[in-house]
Amino acid sequence: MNKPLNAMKALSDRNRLRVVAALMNQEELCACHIIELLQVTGATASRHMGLLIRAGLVQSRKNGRWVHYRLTDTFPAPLLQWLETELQADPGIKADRRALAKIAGCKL
Amino acid sequence: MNKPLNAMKALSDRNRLRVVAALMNQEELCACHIIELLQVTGATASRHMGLLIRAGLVQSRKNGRWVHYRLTDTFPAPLLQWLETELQADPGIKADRRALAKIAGCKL
DNA sequence: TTGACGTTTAGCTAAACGGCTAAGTATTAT
DNA sequence: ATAATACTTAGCCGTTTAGCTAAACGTCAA
Repeated sequence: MNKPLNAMKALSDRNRLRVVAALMNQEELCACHIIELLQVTGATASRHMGLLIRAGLVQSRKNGRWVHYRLTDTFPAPLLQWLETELQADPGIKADRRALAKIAGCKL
Repeated sequence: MNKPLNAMKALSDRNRLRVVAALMNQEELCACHIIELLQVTGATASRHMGLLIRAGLVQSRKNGRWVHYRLTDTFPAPLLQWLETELQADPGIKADRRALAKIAGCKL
């Protein structure tokens, strides 16, 4: 029962849900994007992403000094589908999308 | 974003996941069944069920002194489907099913 | 090689959470 | 009416968690 439990724990935080929602629209996000989006320190963002990774929901790719995150291809499809329908119209998530569009971010 | 967030929070606890899994096979469970299954005090079981109810995942029906719980008909279907596939084969959940079969429970 | 930059790890604090006991509410049985 | 039963609420306690700062790590530029 640990796999679904860890997935649920990973998704039971507002900021982590925001990141997942962002990754549903963005394919890939650099750590600095996430820091900017959530308005938290790098350390905090790193811990959140580590949790999502350990839950198997997100994978990271290191490119030079930068780390890029994306949803894993094993992200449970029903879960993804449900989150999409629930979050697509959410005002907070829509605001995040607008914010992300404005974040120039690590060219690389 | 509160609806999915609260659902995730409600499902991010091992004992609450166990109850939901049980309700996927059982239609309805009395509070005393849940107490027996989880091996916790009535107070603890009650708080867990209250959380699931407030998240909109479970509804309760009072019959005399007894309270019966069931999944709501608005329980997000993709979520339910995913949990079913994940939990069906889980050893802990299977043990719970065997345990529940042995629990005679409030005849009523 | 040295320094700067992006990210992670370690360690702290405050808040949230899961468990308990005890007290309260509601309903049935005597 | 009184007592017993089934559950909920309130309050306490130890653990976990999300945030921070500071230090470490790894990579690129000078």
